Amino acid sequence: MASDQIRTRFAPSPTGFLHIGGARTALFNWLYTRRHEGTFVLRVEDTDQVRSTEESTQAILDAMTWLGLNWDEGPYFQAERVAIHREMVQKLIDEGKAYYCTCSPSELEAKRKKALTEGRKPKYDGTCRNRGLSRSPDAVVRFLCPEVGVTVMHDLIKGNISFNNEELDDLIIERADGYPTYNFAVVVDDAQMGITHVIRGDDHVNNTPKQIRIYEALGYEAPLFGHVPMILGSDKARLSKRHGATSVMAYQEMGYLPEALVKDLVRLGWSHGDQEIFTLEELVRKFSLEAVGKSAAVFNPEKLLWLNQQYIMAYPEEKLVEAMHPFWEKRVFDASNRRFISKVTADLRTRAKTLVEMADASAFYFQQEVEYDPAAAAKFLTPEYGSHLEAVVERISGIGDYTKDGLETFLRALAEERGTKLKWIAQALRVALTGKTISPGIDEVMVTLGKERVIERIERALARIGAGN
RNA sequence: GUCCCCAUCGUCUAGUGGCCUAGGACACCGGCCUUUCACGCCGGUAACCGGGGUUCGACUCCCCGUGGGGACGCCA
Repeated sequence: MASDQIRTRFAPSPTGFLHIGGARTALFNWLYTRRHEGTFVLRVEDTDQVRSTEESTQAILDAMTWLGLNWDEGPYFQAERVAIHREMVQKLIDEGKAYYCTCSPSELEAKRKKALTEGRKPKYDGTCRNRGLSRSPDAVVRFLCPEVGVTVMHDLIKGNISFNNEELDDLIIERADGYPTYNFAVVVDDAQMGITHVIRGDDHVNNTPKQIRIYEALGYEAPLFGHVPMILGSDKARLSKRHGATSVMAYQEMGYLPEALVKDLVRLGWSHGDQEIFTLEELVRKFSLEAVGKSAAVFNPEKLLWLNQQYIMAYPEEKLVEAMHPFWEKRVFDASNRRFISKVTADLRTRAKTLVEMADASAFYFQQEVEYDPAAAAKFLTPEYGSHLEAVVERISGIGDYTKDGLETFLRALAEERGTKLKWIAQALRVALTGKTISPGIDEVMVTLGKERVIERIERALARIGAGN
């Protein structure tokens, strides 16, 4: 098959936000498609008229966009294609490959429960299979599945998997409301959209043989399948809200960079030797389904956090500042001075694991009057340290070289002159300028704040010491 | 219960019969650097689920067991 003919799709159902697991599936599809220069189709599977919402559709599209997973076609909406689905259902009925069924949901449910308690597989018992029923208001359509033989799936990730056809059952392909069910619509749409590779979650493995039978009944050639293993939570149970944030956009709100999430997700199940850090281009070049593991992976938020920190450190300044704006705005910090915030981010980028942390840590740069941490003030805003601070204000206006290096030289000389260690002067200054004992390098802080504000803040600290508290 | 899948450090993983005294990364623990905190650097603890085979030789192949996950909807 020529690689330029590869067509893949991501087919979320709009019944919630884009989940970490869904995002990884989308990512694998995207990487595989870009790697082979194919076409990536986005199709929204909204045939569940009750649960599908437009907000969810938008949320999923937003998350895809944020992650950088652009699609080449779509989004197509499955519900808009019901006429086609019905036509195909009719075709199967006409050919005797599907039939109407009037078993009620409640009696089916009762039979299911009974089978389960009796230790049998809860499959449809075929009550209506040979009744020759015709269309009626609450009749559904069932697909006539062969009961003998074996259906094998050639999975690009898991290898060959075979199923005894007796395990399959006469699944419903059209509901009473006239809408197709998943297993049917997905086959019709994938076939008609020319999808060549279906890359989806592991949880679809058992649906595949049924779908293969439907492809066959409809006279379509089945695509190639690749089932990617699930993502589990720390207790090895399927990842859910219990394990923390699972929505992609929640990570944006928590101050994660899309690149970090993407790189974390890709390594969950896929690897390339010992390599840990990849550029997007490398990922596209090196990605392959053969290198995707077969076993489920536990999502590790700490590794994502580390990756996020790595990306914050390496991010181009322009992009970092842009990503930071919403977080500053939320805190009502005036981030309009480009030169200033550029220095702020430079000071903080090695000290923040998330943009939220960075925004919080940057507070003192923006505040008119710093808030003193009580313990820090108690220890360093004392007459003894105050004398160091006085010495600093006295000389500071005379410093010609007001730069990081110049200030460091100045402070070291001052410490020596006053017979103390630099760290004591630095800590006192730190509290006076930032309110805390933890901050970026004191010389960096002084440069970023600027001479005027440094003097103001030292004087305010001095006043506080003078007032005796 | 039935069917399907999976199984290397706590976690993500490398490993495709000898290169394994099992490698990397996160986390953790030491140390260095140092004006605090980070960053960075150096070092350490830590794993082949169990039992049978096959083979001169199994982490690697086969079988059984155990454990985990998934599926069994007029959800997708």
